[in-house]
Amino acid sequence: MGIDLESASKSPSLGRVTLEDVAHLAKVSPATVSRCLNRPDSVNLDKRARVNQAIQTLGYVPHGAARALASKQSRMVGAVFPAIDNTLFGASLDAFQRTMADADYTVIVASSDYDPLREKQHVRRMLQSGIDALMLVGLVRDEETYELIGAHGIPYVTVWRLAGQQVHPAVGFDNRAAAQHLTDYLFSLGHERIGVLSGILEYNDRAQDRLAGVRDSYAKQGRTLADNHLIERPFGVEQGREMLRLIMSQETPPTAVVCGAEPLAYGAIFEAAAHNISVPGDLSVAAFDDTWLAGQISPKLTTVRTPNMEIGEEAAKYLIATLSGVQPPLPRPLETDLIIRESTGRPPAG
Amino acid sequence: MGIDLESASKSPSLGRVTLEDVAHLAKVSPATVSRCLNRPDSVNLDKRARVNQAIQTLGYVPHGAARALASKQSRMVGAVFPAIDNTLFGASLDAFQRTMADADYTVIVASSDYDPLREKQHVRRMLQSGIDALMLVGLVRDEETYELIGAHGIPYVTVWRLAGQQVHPAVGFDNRAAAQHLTDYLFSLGHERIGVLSGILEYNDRAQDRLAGVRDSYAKQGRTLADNHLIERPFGVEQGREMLRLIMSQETPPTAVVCGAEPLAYGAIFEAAAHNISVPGDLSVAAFDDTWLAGQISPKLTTVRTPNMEIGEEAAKYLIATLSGVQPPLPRPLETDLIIRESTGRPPAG
DNA sequence: CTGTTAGCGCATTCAA
DNA sequence: TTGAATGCGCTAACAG
Repeated sequence: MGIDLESASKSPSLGRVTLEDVAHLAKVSPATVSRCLNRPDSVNLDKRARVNQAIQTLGYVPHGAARALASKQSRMVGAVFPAIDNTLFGASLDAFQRTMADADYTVIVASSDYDPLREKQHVRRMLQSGIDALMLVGLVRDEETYELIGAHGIPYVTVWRLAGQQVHPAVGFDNRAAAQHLTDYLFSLGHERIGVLSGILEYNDRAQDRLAGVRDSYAKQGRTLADNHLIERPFGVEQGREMLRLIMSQETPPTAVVCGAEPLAYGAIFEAAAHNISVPGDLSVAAFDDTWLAGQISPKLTTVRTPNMEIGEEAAKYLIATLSGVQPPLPRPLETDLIIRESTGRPPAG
Repeated sequence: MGIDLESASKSPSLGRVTLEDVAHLAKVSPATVSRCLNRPDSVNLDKRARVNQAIQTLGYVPHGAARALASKQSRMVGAVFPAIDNTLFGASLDAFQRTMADADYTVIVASSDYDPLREKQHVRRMLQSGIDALMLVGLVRDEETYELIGAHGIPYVTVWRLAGQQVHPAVGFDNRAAAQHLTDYLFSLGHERIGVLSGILEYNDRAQDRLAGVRDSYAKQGRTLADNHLIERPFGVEQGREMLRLIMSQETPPTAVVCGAEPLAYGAIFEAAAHNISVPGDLSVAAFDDTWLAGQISPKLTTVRTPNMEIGEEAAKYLIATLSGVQPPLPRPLETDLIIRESTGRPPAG
């Protein structure tokens, strides 16, 4: 082309600064500049210096898309959560993003609203954007979503539960065991009727697992969970209040409730207070998550601490390792802790 | 090259399915396939049908990077928040992401931890990833960050406050006026000593504005905020508790406190309860945000509702409009509402 | 309305 | 170690 119409001192100033501009200024070939960017050690020291100098003065910024096209790597990863406007997934997203940023990955995020179809849409869009890897919550989803991911051949992790029989790599904890443990504790306190205030179970395998755990515990006692002691509503304080009203108006109300998530428990506690139901005097309340509020409200909430941040971080680490070629061992189950505080106690004497 | 070594029925199956594969199968030119994707109306109906059919059977997914390289548009936008693990910014991020997804944009997110340097890093990385537009919180930042954005010539919005004298487009509300209004209300109740429990002010112009608003209100009364009635700590319940202890141990403690954010107020309320300080009997507590908890705890919190979701949504709309060529009018200030509940009242008689 | 021709900016062969 | 050539997959003129 135009053999340096502009004398190699400055770029045409129309359009962005390209690698080629840098090459001109540094008086090396484009290939060398590329090497400086990707494998600096493979370049002569003073050339490298000249290139870096040129990059500096030109304010050169590599063009991600061009890079991705040529190298087949975008250094972008995706993450789809059921929701991102709450502390629970927020903590995970935050940790995920941090860990990825430290490894020089950029993260694309979206929320599915617990809807498999929306999730699929987001996955499709992300795949199209060229993500190198993907994080999803739970195992249950539209089968086509897995197919899409498979067709692109990118690594992925599922989080927030264990892999079970499945073949999908999973970073998470045993919701079922945790729920059983919590319920066992309630039985050990002397409760006989333990209700469940659950989130919507459909498409939410974590919630399903937790319910199963409660049932396991019931089974150990040779009992079964009464149908009218299980209520299901979307996560939210208001719903927690509503569910408490419903469950306490049964002919034989429970003396304890296990809540599928903390907002539900707060709702239950607030509503109980409004009805002069003493917690834990008349009713024990327990939940999952241990978010910032659990240890602050009164009564302080007995809850299962779930490793929210760890999940985000470990999931990111797993993907980073996979992307860098080392096949990491399958992630090991994360720990949960039953944190006993003030909202649970012995059942009322009657 | 190789003139259909494979008879146009199936792609080589090595490597991904490309637009060209689709073109072969549909017996049209690549350009036509491209048109089907981008401006379907400009293509003959039955050709379009053939192409869509081919896309379907081949499972073709466009290659974002290639597309971005050729069209100079990535359909990705960036958003950097000070934090993403809380309800406040989570709600904004959620709305932003939703609105963007509806317009077929993908969003890259990162959190800066209220650190301008981290923010700059994230912006740099995002720019490199090829974002078409960018959302940032507040106006105060490393000058170089603005330069970077300027050099790339992409549109951006700042959120969570007004533009002020600045030239940067802003979607937000008037923190200062809102804080003044809130403080005015407290004065109108008869308070004379109103303390401030603020977040860290450095690099946080929203917090600075709120403090300025409180000072404005003081000025209207011909008074000034006492130095020992202003405390500054990171956002958090624990910090709220600590600040309450500090401020109430002054020789002349305030009879009301304005908290820069809700977690601080919760901390203050919890700690007050622990010290048998009645709210609002002995001390009025007010704050900003009106998150889900404000109307639920007891006493219910008097707070300024801030338009968190609206901000995310409006910011997204503004960027979408700009990207689609129409120069939208500068966003108008969003409304805040003072929501008077139970945590504020007349000062104690003494 | 459709096909042909050129790149977009970079990484990566391959020779040297 | 370095440079020259080639193509990643797609869109955007340009002709027809």
